[in-house]
Amino acid sequence: MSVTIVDIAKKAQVSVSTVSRVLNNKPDVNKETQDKIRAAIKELNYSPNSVARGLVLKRSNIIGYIASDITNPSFPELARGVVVKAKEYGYSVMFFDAHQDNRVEKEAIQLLRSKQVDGIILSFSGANRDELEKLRSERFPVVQIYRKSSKSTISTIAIDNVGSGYRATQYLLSSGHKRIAHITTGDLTQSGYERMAGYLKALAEAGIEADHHFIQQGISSVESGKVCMERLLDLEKPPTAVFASHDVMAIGAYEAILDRGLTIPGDISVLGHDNIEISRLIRPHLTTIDTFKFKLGQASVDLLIEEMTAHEPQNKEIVFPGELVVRDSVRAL
Amino acid sequence: MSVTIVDIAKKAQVSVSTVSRVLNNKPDVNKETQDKIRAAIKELNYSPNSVARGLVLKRSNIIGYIASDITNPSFPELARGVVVKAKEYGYSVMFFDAHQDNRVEKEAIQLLRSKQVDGIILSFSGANRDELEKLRSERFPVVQIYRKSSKSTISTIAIDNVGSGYRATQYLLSSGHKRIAHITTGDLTQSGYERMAGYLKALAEAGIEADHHFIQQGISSVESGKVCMERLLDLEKPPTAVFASHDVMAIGAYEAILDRGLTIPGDISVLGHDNIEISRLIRPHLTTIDTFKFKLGQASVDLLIEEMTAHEPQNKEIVFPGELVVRDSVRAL
DNA sequence: TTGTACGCGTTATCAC
DNA sequence: GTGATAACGCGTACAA
Repeated sequence: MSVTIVDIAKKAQVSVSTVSRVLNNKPDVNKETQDKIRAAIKELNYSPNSVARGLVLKRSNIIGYIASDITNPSFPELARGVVVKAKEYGYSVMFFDAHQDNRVEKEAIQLLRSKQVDGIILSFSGANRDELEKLRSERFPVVQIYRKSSKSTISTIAIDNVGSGYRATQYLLSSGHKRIAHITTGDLTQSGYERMAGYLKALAEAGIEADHHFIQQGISSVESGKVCMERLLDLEKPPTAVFASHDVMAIGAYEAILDRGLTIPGDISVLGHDNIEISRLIRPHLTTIDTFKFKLGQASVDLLIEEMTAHEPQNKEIVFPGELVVRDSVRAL
Repeated sequence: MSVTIVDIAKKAQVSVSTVSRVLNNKPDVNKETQDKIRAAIKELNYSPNSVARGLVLKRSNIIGYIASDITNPSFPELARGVVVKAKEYGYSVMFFDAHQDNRVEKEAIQLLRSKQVDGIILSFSGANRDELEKLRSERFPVVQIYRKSSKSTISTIAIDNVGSGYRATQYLLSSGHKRIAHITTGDLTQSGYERMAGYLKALAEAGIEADHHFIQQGISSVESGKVCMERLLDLEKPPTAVFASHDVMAIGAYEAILDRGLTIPGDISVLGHDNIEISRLIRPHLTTIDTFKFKLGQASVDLLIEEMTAHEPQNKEIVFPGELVVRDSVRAL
C-alpha cells in the first residue's frame, strides 16, 4: 500500500539503516549514497510514518490542548497562540473541547494520553484536580491556563485578575465616579472572584464603602449580564458606572441600558474585562481590560516545553498583567 | 516506564494475546480469566497505547481538520460540530490553522498524513487543488467545507450561496426597497461571488437594473465593510438598503452609517449573511442569513466517514440552504 | 479457551 | 561508511 522505508531502501539499493540516517540528517554518510536515497524518496513520494517513529522514540511531537469550551470568545486567539508556538517547536496540536463538562475533560485527558501526546495544555480547566495531580505524580507534563486553584501544584499561565479588577475600578474612580456597581460571576469562577477582590480593594482605598446592592452576581453570558444590569437600574439610586467582570456580561448590560432608552456613557458608564473581539465593534466601543490571549497561548507552550525538558514538575506560575483599553463607554463626570 | 500489555499479562499470569482479547472485547474468553485480567488492568492503571495499536491496525482513529483561519468567526461552531460528531464515531480530531496561507495548508496536509490520520476535513480551503487531487488519486479520504471549485472532485459540504443571496435580496425587495446596494467580496471569494449572483438574480426578476455604483467590493473584514459603506453614502443618491455578503462587512457598514449620525434601519436598512455571534448582539440586532455552522461541521464528519468506508472517492456534494433570521436592521418602506 | 510467533515502520546498537 | 538486527507495544493467524 503506502511506501515505506524498506521500499526506498530497495530502490536505492542500500539498507534501511542508511536510509534512516539520511532521513534524520545523521553524519557519516556518503554524498553519493545520500543523493541516491533522496532521489528514491522523491521518486516514490515517500514520507516517514510518524506513528512508527513515535513508537520507538517514545514521543509523538504532539501536544494536547483541552479547551473547556471551544465557543468561549477567548478561545480562538488563545488556540492560535498555542498552535503557532507549538509549530515553532516542531509540535502539532491535538484539540479537545470539554463542553464545560468535567467528565468529558477527564475522558479527554485519558484519550490524549493513550494517543501518547508529549504534554497537555488545559485552558479554563475545571475541577479535575485529582486527575491533574495524578498526571503530576507520573511526571507527565501539564500546564494550565487561567485557572489556578490555590492548592494546585500544576504550572500555570495566569492573568493578574486582582490587579486588573483594581485597575478598572480605579479608572472609574479617577473619572469621577463614586457610585460604581459591579456585575460579576462572583465566586462561581476564579476569575470573577479575583476581579471582584480588585474592585473591592480599589473602593476601599478610595474610602468608599462597598454597597452590596451594587454587586450583582450572574454567570458569564450576555443574558445574565442583562439581568444583572436590570436589577441595578431598578435601584432607587442607580450607579453612574458599572464594571463587568467579563465583556459578555458588559454587553448584556448594554442591552439593558439601551433597551430602557438610556445612553452609554451619557447616563451610565460601562467598563468590561477581556477585550473580546466584539467589544471593539459594539457601540459605543467598550472600554475594557485586554488580556493578551494570543500571548498567553504562546506562553503556555513555552512553559509546557520547559516542563517536558525539565522532566520533573516545575510548579511555575507566570502571571500576565492586564491592560486598560480606553474606548468610548466611560465618561468623566 | 509506562505499563504495557506484557506487564498485565504477567500480572494476570496469561499470555498477551488473551489480554488483547479482553481489551478488544473478543468472544471466547473465560469469565474468570477475564476478571483476572481486568483486575490487573485496574491495579496497574493500564491504558492501551493507541500508537502501537495504530501501527498494526493501520488506522489512527484520528481525523485531521484544517481551518484556513482559526480566527474566522464561523470557526468555533464549525469546529465544535466536527469534534462532537467525530467523537460519536470514536474519532479524535487534530486541528491545524493554515493562517490563510496556502503553503501552510499544504504543510498541514503533509503533516497530517505523516501522523497517519484516517481522513482530512478542510474548511474554507484555498487554492491547493493539486494537493487535493493528489490525495484523491491515492484514495485518501478528504472532504471540503464551503469551497467547491467547479472542477473539484472532492466531496464537499457547501451552503447554497446563490439561494441565500437571492433570498436576502428578495426580502429587501418585499420590504419595499428598490435602491438596494451590495457590499461584497465579489470574485475574491467563492461565497461572495455566488451570493452576488443571487443578488443580481433577485434584482433582475424584480425588473430592477443593477447599478454598478451600488456594488462595492472589498475583503471580508469590518474595516473594509466600513470603507465600502462610506463609498455608498457618498453617492448622490444613496441606497435605502444594503445587503452585505458577510456579517463582518455588515458590521463595518454599521460603523460608517452610525458614524455619520444616520440611523439603522431608519435611514438605511442593513442585511448581512452568516449569522455570526456578534450579529445578534450588535445594535440594532442584525437581520442576516443563518448558515448552520454547527450542523455543517457535523455533516462534514458524516461525509468523511462515508468516504472512509467507501474506500473510493464519492465526489458527493451536500448543500445546505441558508435561513433568513429577521431581527431589527431592516425596515419596511 | 489459551499461547506462540510474526508483522506493523521506524530508530538505535552493534558489527563489519 | 554501511548493514544486520533487536527493540517499541500491540493485534492476529495459527497452533495447541
